[in-house]
Amino acid sequence: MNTATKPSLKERQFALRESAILDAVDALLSSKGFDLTTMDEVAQAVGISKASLYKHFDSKELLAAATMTRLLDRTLDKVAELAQQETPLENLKAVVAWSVREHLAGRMPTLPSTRSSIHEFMLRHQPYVSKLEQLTEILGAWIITAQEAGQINPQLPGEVVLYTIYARPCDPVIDFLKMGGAFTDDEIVAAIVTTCFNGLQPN
Amino acid sequence: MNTATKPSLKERQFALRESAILDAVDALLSSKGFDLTTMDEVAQAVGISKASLYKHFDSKELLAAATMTRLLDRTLDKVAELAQQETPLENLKAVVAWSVREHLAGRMPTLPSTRSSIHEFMLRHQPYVSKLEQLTEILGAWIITAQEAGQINPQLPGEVVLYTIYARPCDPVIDFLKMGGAFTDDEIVAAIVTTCFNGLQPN
DNA sequence: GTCTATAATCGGATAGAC
DNA sequence: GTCTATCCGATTATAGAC
Repeated sequence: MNTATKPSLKERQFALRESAILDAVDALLSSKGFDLTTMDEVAQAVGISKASLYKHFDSKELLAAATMTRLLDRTLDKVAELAQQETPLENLKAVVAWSVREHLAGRMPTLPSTRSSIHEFMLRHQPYVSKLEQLTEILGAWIITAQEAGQINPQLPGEVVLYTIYARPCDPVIDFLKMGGAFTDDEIVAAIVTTCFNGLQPN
Repeated sequence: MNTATKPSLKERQFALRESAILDAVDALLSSKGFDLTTMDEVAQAVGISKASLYKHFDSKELLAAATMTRLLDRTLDKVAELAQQETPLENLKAVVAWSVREHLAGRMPTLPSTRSSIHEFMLRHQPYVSKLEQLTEILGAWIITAQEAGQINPQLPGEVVLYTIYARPCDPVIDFLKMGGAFTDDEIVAAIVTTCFNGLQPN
């Protein structure tokens, strides 16, 4: 029955197209967000018909969920790569710097802002939620260690620190600074990382 | 010809209804944002028909623009009230605290995030732009003074400081902390103000 | 599984009576 | 100026041929 053999050509082509779709959605969600992105645009960006797109993803919500879940995969990869190379504080800074850079590169689909209609859907999407919990566990441990070492203000509740870090890639300041045109991407990354972690320092 | 007399009853009723419309839009934009708010909802919230709504505002964009412009009026009022009572740094903190509180109270229509379809429209809406410039001038002066006094890091470009302050009321952290339910509004305000201004302090 | 064509719905805006 | 009823374009989603 051949159930465990390597993928056929057709399967590989299918997976490749799926990846191309998600790349396109990355860019569209990053620049326009969920509500303003249409399935027609996605299909056109990939160069397939809308009907074919729906063969891959049953709804716009599921398509966005797959994209957001893949972002968490990338983030978990990045976090694993960083782990224990430096101090927890340096790791946290590196994650924020990386995520701001991803945003600037147009690969950061909007994190679930409370105001997007996709928000509630994501909270019920198991693959996303479970990976988010994984990530939270790792970052949470780094935060606690950094607080014990006095590198992050121990008086700040862990949730405040965590959310402050999670919110950085969707900080409007990034777009404002980018739009102004007076700063390079490196300068923007530095500004966000500096103001963020200075704000979390002990007094 | 009677052009400079006091407003008639009808005119006052009209102005009153207009104000009620803007109040409703404040709440809707604050909770759902521009794209997810429908004119039907606005009309229903006010208790009038959609056609009547369009007698007051010619388009959804103009309605949002009026709401956002009124927000700037409120902000300018607040700023005038604060002016010179305290140091520039304390004034800036008070403005951020006030705006976070407005957000939590549901009176903070989303500032133009780059991803909203209303964003470009606002940049071409003269009343809004000119009031935003007024506000920027005042806050900019406070920032420079605070930097000269060494209360805000003088190495940070003024634009970074200004945008960081402007972005606070739409910081996703506010919604995250509110949603978690573990913090009072006062604690949320304090967390935002502290992490924001610690981040702007000299090293 | 991919396409073209189309159904179904939603939301911004307006016509026309009062 | 306010209402009811309606138009019309845009958008999600699907039918059906190949």
